[in-house]
Amino acid sequence: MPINAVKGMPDILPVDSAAWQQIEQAFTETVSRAGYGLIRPPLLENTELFERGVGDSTDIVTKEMFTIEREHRRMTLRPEGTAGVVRAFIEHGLSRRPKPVRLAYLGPMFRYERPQAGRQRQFHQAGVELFGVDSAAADVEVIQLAMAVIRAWQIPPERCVLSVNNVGTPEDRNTFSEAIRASLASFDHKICPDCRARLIKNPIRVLDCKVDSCKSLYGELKLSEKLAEIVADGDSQPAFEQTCLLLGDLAITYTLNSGLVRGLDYYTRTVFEITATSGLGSQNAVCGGGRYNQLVAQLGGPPTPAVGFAFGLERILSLCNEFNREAFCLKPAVDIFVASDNASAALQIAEMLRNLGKFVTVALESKPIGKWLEQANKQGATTALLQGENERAAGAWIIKDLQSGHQQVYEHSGLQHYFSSQ
RNA sequence: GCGAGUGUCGCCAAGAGGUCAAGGCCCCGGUUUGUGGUACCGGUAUACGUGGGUUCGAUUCCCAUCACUCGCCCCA
Repeated sequence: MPINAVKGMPDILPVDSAAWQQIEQAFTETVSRAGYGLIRPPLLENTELFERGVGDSTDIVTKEMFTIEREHRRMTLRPEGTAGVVRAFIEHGLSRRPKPVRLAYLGPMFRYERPQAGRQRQFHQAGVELFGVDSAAADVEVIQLAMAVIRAWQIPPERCVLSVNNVGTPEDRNTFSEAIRASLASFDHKICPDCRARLIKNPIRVLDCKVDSCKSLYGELKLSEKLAEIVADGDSQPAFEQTCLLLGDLAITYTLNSGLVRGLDYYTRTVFEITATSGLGSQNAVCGGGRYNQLVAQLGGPPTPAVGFAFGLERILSLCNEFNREAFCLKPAVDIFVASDNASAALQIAEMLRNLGKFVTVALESKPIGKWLEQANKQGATTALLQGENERAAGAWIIKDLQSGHQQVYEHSGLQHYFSSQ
């Protein structure tokens, strides 16, 4: 019985890993240029971190976590990156570093969902978090950076749209929550069970409901307009308006979407989302982010404003594949193919050439020269370095250019000089 | 959790209720035993997801099951 991969946990094979490397490298280069340092938190955290950080009424926490239990400790494979970064920020005293503290991360996340196009149980995110500054400029730096990353991936700008919204202060949200409870009090029987639960734990999330009957009811009751009104009168509005102004100054186009409520509880004020205009089906959100001014304090750190985003890399990869396939062509992985009946000579030469920075593979079996060349060709080598019986007796090697077919015989002692000038 | 679709060699892919289940790619060998890429010839493989049922006979029909894919939901 063969053993298969766990559902939703795909292998990334060598043919795809070049593209992955480029995507990851473009990300880290872009964010590094903006002063973000890479942090690599563990994949496993105490479950409580996500319950408190992401929010224990969110779908992520209530039904999507991979949790294991050992010696009465519950630990969970990270379903997102922010909570772990914030935990590390607090734990290592990064809050005492000069502000702002800029961090970036990259790696696999785990959510127990039903796999489909653009959604796996193990997937990869790349994101940044900016700590310690509450200004609109900080919001905009992060959004600007997200757009720069998209450019670095060479995704055409018209392929993506940016939506922003103000979800208000915690006080706004409390006011709104009470308003929702009041408006829906008499509709208890008309709303879906999920919404009934939301009403108790986190009423603002009813705006996220996709059930038609709920949507139309909330539409009639003008719930999202109500949120917008409360927020517009609240303390966060001036800064949010400033954020919009700055986006305008930078010629970053966006749409205001008052229905944009992120699925994680920690957001305050500015939230944003970048969606692909086509090509990804229903899983079209490629980036989500926003401000979370309460989270650090909520996880036991000193009150610290923060803002960040995360990209879903599988979705980015499929956009890049669609529009920029050549950019991800695997360059020939092999420069030089070394073959000799004398294995130790071949292995030594290969080592020498690798030390010169060449990509080198070795023939591991004695074969006729024609077979070696065939093998070299199949591996995509550009040069073959061969030593058959004759050359071996003479202490020489054949250097053959596999494109032109030209070849020359070189003394063993001349090889290093020859290849170091290539 | 709910709905739909698909399951034939490593990959792609024909097929039909009944002799050996096409073909292509890949891989291996040969023509060319020390010179590759093209061409031609040949070869390898426990391939009809699994379990039942109908039938003289099923890979083909039916049922169930599993896996994968897609959609809902949710999110990146």
